[in-house]
Amino acid sequence: MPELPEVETVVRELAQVLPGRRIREVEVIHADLLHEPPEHFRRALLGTRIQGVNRRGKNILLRLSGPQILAVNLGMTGRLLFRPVSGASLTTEGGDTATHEALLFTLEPPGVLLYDDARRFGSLERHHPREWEAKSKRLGPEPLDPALTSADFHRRLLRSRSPVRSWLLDQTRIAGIGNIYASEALFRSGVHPTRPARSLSEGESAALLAALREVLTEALQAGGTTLRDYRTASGGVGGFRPSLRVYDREGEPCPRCNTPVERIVFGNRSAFFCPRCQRSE
DNA sequence: AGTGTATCCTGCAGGC
DNA sequence: TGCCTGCAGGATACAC
Repeated sequence: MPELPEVETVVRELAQVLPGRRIREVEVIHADLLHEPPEHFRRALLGTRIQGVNRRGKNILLRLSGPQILAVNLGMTGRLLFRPVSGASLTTEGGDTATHEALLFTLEPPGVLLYDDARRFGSLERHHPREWEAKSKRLGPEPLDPALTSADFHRRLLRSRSPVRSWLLDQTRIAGIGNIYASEALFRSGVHPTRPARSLSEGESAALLAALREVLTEALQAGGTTLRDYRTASGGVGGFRPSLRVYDREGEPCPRCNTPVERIVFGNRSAFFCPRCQRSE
């Protein structure tokens, strides 16, 4: 589910409410989301203070006293929900938002941070800051970082002969892009998803970077795309779905030329594109 | 270096 | 209604 705009939306909400709160209790309901024994995880977090909330790629980063970093990856169906109250009202308030509770953090001043994840593909990992730094260096650049120039972007594309859609999904090449925005940016820039990354001209790669920035920014303004599971930290839905031009629109007319949108599968994922606007040669 | 495939897990839509 | 198949915003590990 959650790609850069969705994760950024959650981070911005959490950054308003979490800093300054202390973790008073940790309840691990589904230990398979952790990479350490649940009791170890719990003890390491008890009493720590949340100092800041950031994002790197699709990871939500809680900066904690200690210091340590809690890196939360939402996988496909994860939700990180905050309620300024504690206890029972969490499940009643907000209706269906908390349906698959996996971890519960009780905070002080009073509040509850809930990690909910139907498929449990997500993860919560504790790191020492410098350990996280090392991990972060293995991720590609942030697409919205102005320091990433189109010349840099093109140079990176030239290093790979894999299909450009697969390249976009590879977090070590560029961070934060997922299946929705890969299809959308390729459509907007007129690039066919199976084109080898290194086959893109300078002009095409500049257009692709511009399209990525455009679609990510627009989606962020809408609070992300809710297909099914994604919720903001306060339980809201993202409003970008109606603005998707090709993703999940197989058979519908291309908004530019009316040719039916096609779906192909490679790399185990669907890619949606217009066969006329995005030529493969 | 690449691709294709499988895996983790649950829920839902669609076909019959 | 029920059963079955396919599919889903991600990440990773494996064999070729």
